Amino acid sequence: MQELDHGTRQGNDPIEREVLAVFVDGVRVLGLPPSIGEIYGLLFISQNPLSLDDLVQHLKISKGSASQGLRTLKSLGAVRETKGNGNGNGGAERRTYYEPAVELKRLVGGFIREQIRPHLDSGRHKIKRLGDLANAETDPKRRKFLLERTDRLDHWIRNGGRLLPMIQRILGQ
Amino acid sequence: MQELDHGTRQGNDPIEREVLAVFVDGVRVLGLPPSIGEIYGLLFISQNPLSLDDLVQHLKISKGSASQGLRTLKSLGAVRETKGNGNGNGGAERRTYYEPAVELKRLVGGFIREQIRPHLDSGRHKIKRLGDLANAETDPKRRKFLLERTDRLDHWIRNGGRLLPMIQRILGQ
DNA sequence: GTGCTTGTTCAAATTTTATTGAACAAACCA
DNA sequence: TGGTTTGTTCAATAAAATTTGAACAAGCAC
Repeated sequence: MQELDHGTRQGNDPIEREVLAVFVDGVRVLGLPPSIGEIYGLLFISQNPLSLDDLVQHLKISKGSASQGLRTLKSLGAVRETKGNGNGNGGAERRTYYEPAVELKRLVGGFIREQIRPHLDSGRHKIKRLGDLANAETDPKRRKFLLERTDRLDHWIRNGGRLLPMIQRILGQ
Repeated sequence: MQELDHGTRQGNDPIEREVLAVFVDGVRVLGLPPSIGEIYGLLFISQNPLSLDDLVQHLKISKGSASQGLRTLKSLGAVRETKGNGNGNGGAERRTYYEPAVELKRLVGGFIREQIRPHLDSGRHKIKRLGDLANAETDPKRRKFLLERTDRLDHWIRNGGRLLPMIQRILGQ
């Protein structure tokens, strides 16, 4: 026991530190937790797929955190699973290994699908209900104003909806 | 004293409730705190500009919260100030009133300028440093791999940079 | 000057979100 | 069957972000 490799932990490789910082910052902008940035970042600079346990040991995060982080990344299409001998040693393995999806198109597509679309959709519904409420307003001046504003919201959502496919197309090159 | 208007508080107008919900959700997607969504939402359905104190009383948030929220909204170009008689009663006023900017173009522009660009810029710097580190790697295989990945990050950032003006152009109509 | 109004700042309190860690499930093998 | 490995779930804890509230500043009138 006691063979803690104090020489190869997380923060000791400057490249790794830098990459993790990039991705922790990156996912923060997207509203995702730091652990997800760390996981993706470590996969991103690993030449071989890593197992859940590799992530736990190397990043010193809990198994729970790694598991949940990987789930999110999978749902975003940002990591792929490779069952079996992912460590390249040729032996039969039943453990799951993970590698990053590095195509921007795919990453953006997943993010839009999982994080943007649902909000646009629920927004559409809320705005529809809002239109009904505005129509029920009795004071004509007030009603006119509210309908104008509701209409504007509706345009926003429509524009957003039109924009997303364009973004995907542009990044899809 | 004691003239608390229990009949006209925040949650009692269904339209107001709905609009606030829309904006609280909306700003959450953008990574902004709920109070900001509430403030903008209330301004959005108000036919006259509101003072800081109007916001405090109506939303039942603290003066501090309202002040900070307005500062953020101003920095995003999402609210305009109108000094003086903004309440429409014609009297000379020295209080500041606020009204929402409702042009999508302006809102998106402000958000990009304040929240996206800075991250892209700092990302660019980090990635540049990363390229230097990768170049210093001694193992040729490893160096090749790291340079590939760094290059990919660089492309991501470039694509992002190209995308933003397009988004603004599309929403600018 | 004092007193009143409007608004800002920031440390403390609160609320929300992320992470942990232990219990659990599932798959495999002997 | 029992034992081992791999991974998930979720309540409790830790950490981070937001909100509060009181002190403070600045402007104005008297």
